[in-house]
Amino acid sequence: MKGSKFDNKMSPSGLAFQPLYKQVEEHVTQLIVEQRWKPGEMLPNEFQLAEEFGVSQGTVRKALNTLTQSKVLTRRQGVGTFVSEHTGNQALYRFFPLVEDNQAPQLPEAEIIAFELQTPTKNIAEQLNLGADDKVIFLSRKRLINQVACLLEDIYLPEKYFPGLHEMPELPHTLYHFYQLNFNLTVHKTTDRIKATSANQRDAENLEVKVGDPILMFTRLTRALDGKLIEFRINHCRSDNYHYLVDLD
Amino acid sequence: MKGSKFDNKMSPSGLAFQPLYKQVEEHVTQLIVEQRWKPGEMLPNEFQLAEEFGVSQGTVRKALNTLTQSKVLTRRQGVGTFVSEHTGNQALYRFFPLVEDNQAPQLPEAEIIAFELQTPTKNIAEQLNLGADDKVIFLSRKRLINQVACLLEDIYLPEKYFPGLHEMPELPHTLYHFYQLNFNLTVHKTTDRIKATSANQRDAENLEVKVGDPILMFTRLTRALDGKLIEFRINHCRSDNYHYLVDLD
DNA sequence: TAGTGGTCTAGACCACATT
DNA sequence: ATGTGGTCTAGACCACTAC
Repeated sequence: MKGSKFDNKMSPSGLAFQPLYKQVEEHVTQLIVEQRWKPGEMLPNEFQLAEEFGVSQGTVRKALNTLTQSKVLTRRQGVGTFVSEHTGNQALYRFFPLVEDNQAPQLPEAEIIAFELQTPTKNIAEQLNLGADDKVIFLSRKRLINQVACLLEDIYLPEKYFPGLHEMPELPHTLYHFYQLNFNLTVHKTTDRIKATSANQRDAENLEVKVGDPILMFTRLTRALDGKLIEFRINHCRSDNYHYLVDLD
Repeated sequence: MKGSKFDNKMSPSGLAFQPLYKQVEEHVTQLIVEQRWKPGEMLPNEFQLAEEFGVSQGTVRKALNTLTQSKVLTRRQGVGTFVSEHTGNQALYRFFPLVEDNQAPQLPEAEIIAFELQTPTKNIAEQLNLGADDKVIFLSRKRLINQVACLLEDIYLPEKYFPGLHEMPELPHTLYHFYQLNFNLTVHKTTDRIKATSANQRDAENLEVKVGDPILMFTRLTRALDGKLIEFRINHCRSDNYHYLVDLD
């Protein structure tokens, strides 16, 4: 059995050459997007995948390790290789940057304020790269750490990627895990843009600060595993006792 | 010649076992800290290093690739492996997160406002983990993008790590490269904590905003290659036309 | 042409978790 | 005892750069 799924040679057209391990990496990602393996499930071992793809075990290994670094997979010695699930504290902290001053990071509770289907404003449609007829689901939440409100989230989701979401009666706190379980959308990358602004009446009511107090505002664009833009958020945060934490290396 | 610099066995005491590639990685880092190779210089090739360390070429390769990912080394096919230098636009953008709205990222100019040796406040000394007798060099700068002030930096440097700095007549814009060249301190990691606040008189004068306007404030703790805390900054930024950009993945 | 890093393979052995 | 990923090695060949 010598059949290889992949090409190891420069294609005759001018297409970019990709090394085998890169092709394996993209193929495995594609198989996850197509749900051959679902979040939490175990993949076949390195030798089985190597045979299926027609490459050596070492090449599969390199691809799987790269995907582990980018948090698409989780590997456990003596156990197996698994599709990462957006559950467990580690995965949840990953995209929640707000921390109470002089405290360890902590996950907030969520309280829903609004939840409805909308026609997007021009700005929202542009940010999410929507067509003229696309609708968005608008979800507004208040987040609390130790029962104190710290964050007001306005979330815009393209309805086409979340069919039926606006008719669901209950939503869990951990939205990113919910996207993954119910809509096969795994959050992969986010871009936050942070500014300072003054609290308006709505901010003041929800965050228990005074109108005019300086607060943090940040927008977030979220991309799924396959690169689709799946979420736009506008966040307002108290910043008297909380800060946005960034580690660069 | 079979002598290995490293141990491949669990040490009899309870010390943590480290795989060979990890030992090589730490040893190479240590050699850079000790200036066996300076920033910009080329290392011996993989086989020469393998012989020197008494391991195989593949093991050296794994260590060098990891150090390349963490930006300590730069590898160029057909050329060699080099100690990274904090120069070149890429390296400079790496730690400057402020971007003008709707513009491509751009590097700011710097204008020095203050520069003197100080006894640190209790807060500064705690942040930098200083002893009772340690002094700090205080440097205040105004940063401008397209000739417009956007950022006011108050920088605190432990004098013990920057001997003679406070007597130098000229400082370049690119401080991190300057630390590396003159004090053998390579910036490796930073932690920023971002808040919103209101402009005071000093902020207003330097950033050309009104007293009371909401502005971004962020502190930065900086660590060198060997893990030493080498810098604490308190930054104030205009945020009307600028934002702090964070990409998570 | 020579020297470098990049890719790919094959195989031995170790460490860890589960049964 | 079995099966998994983790480490380490050795060697062949390719791609890029410089001289």
